[in-house]
Amino acid sequence: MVAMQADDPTNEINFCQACSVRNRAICADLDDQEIALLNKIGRRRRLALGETLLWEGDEAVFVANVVSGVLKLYTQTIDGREQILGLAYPSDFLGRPFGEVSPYSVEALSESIVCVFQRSDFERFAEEHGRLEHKLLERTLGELDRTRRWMLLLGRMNAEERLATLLLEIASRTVLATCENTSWKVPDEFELPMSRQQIADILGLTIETVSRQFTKFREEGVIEMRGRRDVTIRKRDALEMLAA
Amino acid sequence: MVAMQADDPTNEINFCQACSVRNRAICADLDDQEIALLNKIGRRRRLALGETLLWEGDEAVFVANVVSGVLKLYTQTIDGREQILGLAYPSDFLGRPFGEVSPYSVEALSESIVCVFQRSDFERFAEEHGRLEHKLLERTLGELDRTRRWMLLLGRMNAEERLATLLLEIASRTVLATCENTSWKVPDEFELPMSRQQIADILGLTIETVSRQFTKFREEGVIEMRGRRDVTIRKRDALEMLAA
DNA sequence: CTAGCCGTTTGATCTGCCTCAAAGACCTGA
DNA sequence: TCAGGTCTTTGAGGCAGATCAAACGGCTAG
Repeated sequence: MVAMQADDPTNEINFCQACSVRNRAICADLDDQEIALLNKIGRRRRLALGETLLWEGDEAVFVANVVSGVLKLYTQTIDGREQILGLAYPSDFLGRPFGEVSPYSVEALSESIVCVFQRSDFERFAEEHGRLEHKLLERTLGELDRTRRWMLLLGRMNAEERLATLLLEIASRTVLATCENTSWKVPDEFELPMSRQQIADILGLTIETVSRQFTKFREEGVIEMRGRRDVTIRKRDALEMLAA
Repeated sequence: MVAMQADDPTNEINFCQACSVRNRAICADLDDQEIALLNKIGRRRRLALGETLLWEGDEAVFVANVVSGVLKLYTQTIDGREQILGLAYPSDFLGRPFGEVSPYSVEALSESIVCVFQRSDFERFAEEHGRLEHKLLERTLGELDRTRRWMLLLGRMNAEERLATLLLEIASRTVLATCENTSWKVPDEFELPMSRQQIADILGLTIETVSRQFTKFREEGVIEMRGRRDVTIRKRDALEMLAA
């Protein structure tokens, strides 16, 4: 996907220096010396589609940065109902520092590369390097805002509004994950990184309801689809009206 | 409520020293000198029931710690549907540091006392005092966990499960807010700090559905009520079964 | 090319919660 | 004590989305 990952990226000696999310992840503010230290305690790991990185309830042994790919954070009820809590894109942070158990499971929605740290190593490093901790704080605050916005969706929106919101969210997240510089605009064409069932689990709906909403948006000319996952937004206004 | 607040608490000269949440709020790890500094940039403010502290979308000019009372964080759709995003109890932190606008509104559910800081003052202090920032990070991570758990409720639980979860949550939060030491157990008797409509706005339901669930729990002997807000849990097992 | 599988779409029916309506309970002030 | 307001409960009916069921379409292996 990215040139510098052409060879096996998990075997790079000093992978931080050439990291594609170097300027956007929580390590962004670190100087070369700090990066070198961080490089020593971390390692890269490649995840296959569907592979699980963290299990809900397990001891929280490590944390990670997403380098490439998309992952889902999710939780389940005893009887198997699933709710996706969020998506993690490149530069996003995963795991629960300063906590005993992982409050959610993490599974790769596509082949992904993550940069993994032992939680204890990471915590020690963070406490010694205020800038990293500060970045992590900012990121966590942002994630909390995003999560709370999702509560309005789950608590008060109907199916149509929910799907409209998700499509816009994925469009904007996709570009942020793809482009390094800031001279982009949100694209109207993108690929859904998940199945219909997973979309249902994000939106708190059933797969049938999600499918019907897609059909409705297609019939109304709001979106256009080539295949099951390639979406083109044709009437952004209409979606924004619904999502508001 | 607490002895040291008998006089007007907003006029104390050095209120931090005698603060009832001194050991639980994010200021817990600060030494006397740091507390004295913090004391200078903060001030106490009393909020009447129903009074608004922060408005969603407004410039985020200040942050605060809750000293006493209960407040709600909420957001609304354009057409007025409301979703409560969380409750803030004594020692909880409010506001959006390192952000431009407040992502939610905050309103007092009871008469409350908060400890308010100009956001810029607070941020400067935080950046100079890593321990405060660390405490804030831990608290934010905890709040994110709590919020995500609520997503499972909003996305996948039915009305009965939602109310059971809320009752247990309020019971456990009430005690944490009330007692200073750790020699407590979660009480089965407590007062709801909000109206039926507000419960509906927390649970993503209508007031009628909430009322019917209360009636059902009462008829089943799961809870007992004296008046509209005094709840006694009679069959904790049953509630825990539903909430799981 | 074909069979079989899996994810998706479509259809029919059901139901939990919402909506609308009205009665009842509690609270406050006169 | 009573009047009037507000909040809550109860009832009746409707509907959005769930559930159950079957057909469809794209992909892969043989």
